[in-house]
Amino acid sequence: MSNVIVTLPNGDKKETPQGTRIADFVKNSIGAGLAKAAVFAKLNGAEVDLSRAIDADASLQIFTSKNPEALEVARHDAAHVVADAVQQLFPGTQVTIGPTIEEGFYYDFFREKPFTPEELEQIEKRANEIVQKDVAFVREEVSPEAAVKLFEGKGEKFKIEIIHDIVNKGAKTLTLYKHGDWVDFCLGPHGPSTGKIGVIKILSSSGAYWRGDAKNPMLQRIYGIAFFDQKALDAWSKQKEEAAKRDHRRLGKDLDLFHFHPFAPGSAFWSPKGTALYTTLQGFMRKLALDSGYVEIKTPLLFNKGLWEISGHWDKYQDNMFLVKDSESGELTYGLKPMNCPSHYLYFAMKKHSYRDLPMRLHTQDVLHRNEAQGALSGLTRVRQFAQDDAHIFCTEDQIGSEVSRFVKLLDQVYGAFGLTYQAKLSTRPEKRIGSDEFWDKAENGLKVALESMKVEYELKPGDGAFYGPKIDFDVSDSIGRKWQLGTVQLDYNAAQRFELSYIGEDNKEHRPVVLHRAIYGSFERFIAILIEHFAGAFPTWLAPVQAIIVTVADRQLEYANSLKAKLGAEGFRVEVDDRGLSMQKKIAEAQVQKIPFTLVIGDREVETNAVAPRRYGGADLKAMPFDEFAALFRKEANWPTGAAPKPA
RNA sequence: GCCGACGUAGCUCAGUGGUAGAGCAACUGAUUCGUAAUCAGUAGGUCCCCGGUUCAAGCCCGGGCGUCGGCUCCA
Repeated sequence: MSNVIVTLPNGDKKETPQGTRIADFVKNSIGAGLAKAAVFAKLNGAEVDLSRAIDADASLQIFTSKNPEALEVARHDAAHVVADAVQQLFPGTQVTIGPTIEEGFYYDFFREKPFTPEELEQIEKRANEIVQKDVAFVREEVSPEAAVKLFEGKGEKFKIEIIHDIVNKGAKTLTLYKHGDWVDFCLGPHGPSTGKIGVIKILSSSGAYWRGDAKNPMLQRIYGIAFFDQKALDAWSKQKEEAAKRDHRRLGKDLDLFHFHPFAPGSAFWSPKGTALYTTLQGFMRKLALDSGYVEIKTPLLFNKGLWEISGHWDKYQDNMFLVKDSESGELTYGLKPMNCPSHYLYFAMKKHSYRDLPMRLHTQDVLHRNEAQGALSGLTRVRQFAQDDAHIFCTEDQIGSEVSRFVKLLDQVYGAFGLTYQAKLSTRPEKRIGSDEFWDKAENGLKVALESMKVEYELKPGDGAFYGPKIDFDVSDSIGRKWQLGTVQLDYNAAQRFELSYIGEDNKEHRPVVLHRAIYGSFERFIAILIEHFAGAFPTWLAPVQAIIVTVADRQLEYANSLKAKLGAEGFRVEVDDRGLSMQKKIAEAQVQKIPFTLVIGDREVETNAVAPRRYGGADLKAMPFDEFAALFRKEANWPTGAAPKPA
């Protein structure tokens, strides 16, 4: 048998007999240490098991528990182990699919009864026993017929359905993975044995429709996660706890920002503090938008269905709309607006426009209602009543590029003010679309140039645009690394036709404007939820509902304290005096719990010298200083990042 | 909407069929204090709602409402 040449990532070339298994090659030609740590490999870039033979000259890359890719493989291994455990404990349960997901894995089972928490504990225990036994994973290639026969024998109807689907797509051979007696039909790759997994934790269970379709049977999904060792699991659990402490629903209560009532599910009550936050964000956005050439308008909340028929909402979106009865006819004649776009189109069409009016940038922060499914509601992130920092830009095709640039600049400024970083995704023309290629060229190019001129890195998503135009979505990363899709700018070639919008061009003829939909916060509600979690409730001074609280050592300093409050209050700052009959220490403690940026301690010394003794949230004790000195320092942080004084909406 | 878990004082939570509890918050009184929690006392609940089982229900059963975790990131 001849030798083949294996090229390693560092460029080294090694010879080995043709047909050598990767595991053996690593052990003999590289080192026993790596062989022991290896989880899977890439052979010529394709993910494979270590048991795979090297049949020809190839490049080889070994992945160990140090590589994130290996952890994903181990979690896929864990999904198999969990399925094995379930079928051991609950014979008759059918398996379906068990992929890895962003955080862990799941496995869907078909079974009449949902898993109880006790059963999940048993499953976790059994799964970890299988890990301890360190059973080897064995890969096998079989014909579709053999695979069907195998799973028919086991009564695995869902597996057979999957096999048929795959065969219909042209697959000739299928792969099976066995560990011990348990076998699953699976692409792989898998690690060498169950022992590599380390530790499996079952997280939760829930119902999930087969193939995500409510018409299909309901499956029982088990979520889990796996790590190479207990230490990594503990670290992950701890991180989870930390994230839970930031939960905006938790902090919303603790900091008294907002509340919900069963009579208004999905619609928040905002406390004075929450309202301060809300209106600050509104005012900030308003200021920046106006500075960027927008005009603000308000439009009706309630519209006759005639509008929704034109916009298409009556056909396509009615289930998500709140309809209102006309008390005279008894008919559901009206609908609460779920979006601002149609009313902006109506507004645009109310006057005849010249090309000189363009671009026209309409900004609106009106309240919107969407009837979200009961089970979809969640804190402030998924609500039925909310407001967007919405705007529509009406422009000519030639203005697309400069308008998108202007928007990206604004967006950059806004996210920067909150210390949020972002990534852009550009979605281009799909196969089914309207509009000429010329339009799409101009539109996509406008988006691209805008991103490039702003030096924004972006991911290209070819074919992912809407049928009526391309778009850019912006994912922001918060302080603990989570990603949220927030901003968007979407070109719309369709709206102007539907609503017969036009302007008179230089040529004295009618033209259709292009519409850009765009938002930066997305919705105020969801954005506030994200900010609460991003800052863990400790808002920067300019945003904080209470920016400074004054604590006196004794009641005799209250008069002076109130005079300071009045001075700062007159400048638009949110300052309070804690005049309750509590000890100074207690008041300071509470100010910390409430995460108020500045606590100003006032004793006889400060009164005598017209000073304050400020303390920052977190405990940094600034030395006593003249009030004017403090005020200058405070203004810098308490003013909006634009430098403007805080004059909320 | 569907599956599951949960719903007890303003908040966080104990309470597995036999007289509804704690801590914090609130209120009253005393204390006026120099940078993270002064002391004592008082009050506070239709145990989410409706119905059922039982001598007896916060607890068991059924229905409703709400909250939470999920409901195609490809074998």
